[in-house]
Amino acid sequence: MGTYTIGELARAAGVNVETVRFYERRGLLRQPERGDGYRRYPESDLDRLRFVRRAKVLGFTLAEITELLDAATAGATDDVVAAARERLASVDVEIAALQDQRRRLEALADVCAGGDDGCLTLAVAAEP
Amino acid sequence: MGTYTIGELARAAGVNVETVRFYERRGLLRQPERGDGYRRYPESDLDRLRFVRRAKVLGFTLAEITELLDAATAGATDDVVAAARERLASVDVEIAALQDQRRRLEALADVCAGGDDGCLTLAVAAEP
DNA sequence: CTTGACCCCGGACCGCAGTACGGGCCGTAC
DNA sequence: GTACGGCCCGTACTGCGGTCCGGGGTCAAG
Repeated sequence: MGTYTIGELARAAGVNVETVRFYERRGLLRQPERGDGYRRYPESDLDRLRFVRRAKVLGFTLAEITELLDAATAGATDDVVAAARERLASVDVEIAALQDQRRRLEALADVCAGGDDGCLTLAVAAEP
Repeated sequence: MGTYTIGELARAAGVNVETVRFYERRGLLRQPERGDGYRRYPESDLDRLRFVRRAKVLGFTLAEITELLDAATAGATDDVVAAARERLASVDVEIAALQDQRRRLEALADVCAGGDDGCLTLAVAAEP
């Protein structure tokens, strides 16, 4: 009760068993107890694993998640907030880059649709 | 005149010499003539290389660029336009994903700043 | 005559986040 | 008894786009 085999843990978190082992190697999950040689995870490890997956959805890298986990288990709310704001800033940068790409692609499609020869070199005049 | 060594070509296009060789292996650049064993690139290969770099800026993968090059050298403007529109569509998907991340991050930062305990699990109530 | 700047090559390595592979153990159900 | 599912392990491979490494050749300047 309240403890999971690796397969159960993986299923509960919606990840692959291999992923759990991989996270363990990476230090994202601690070595669980092993009575009979098999890993036995307490509920808290499921929470931890879910934390990792949620952080992934937010776009954090595994390296960042490692720090985030340390902060969260230490109750350092401030550090979590700081990390979130930092990530927010880089998301904004990424969005801006994609919007620039988008703009260029539209310009290209427009020019090309007009039968312009610049199309074949992907050269599009810069916006004024 | 009008021909470049690999180093000159690389410099002219703003890439690494290794990158030129890598592109050659990938088939993005054709095998140039070699009088004395050294690669000798005509102007057209500089154009080609620049095309590749511009396509990269637009977010195309090297595999896509390979096709794009074929289309462009064949004068198939339509295919180029189609590729641009396709890429445009996936850029939009990427932007939407990032905006979703952004939204979640903001919600997290807000909740955390309020001293909420959900912060330490990265759990944030879904929007209504 | 050595130093430096080019060039040649094949193959290894980077980061990122897993995924797959091959071999072996254990228990249960058929 | 043997097939199946779950677990164990270490290692290698995936995709992407390069980048670096070690070893070797040629030339001109100092």
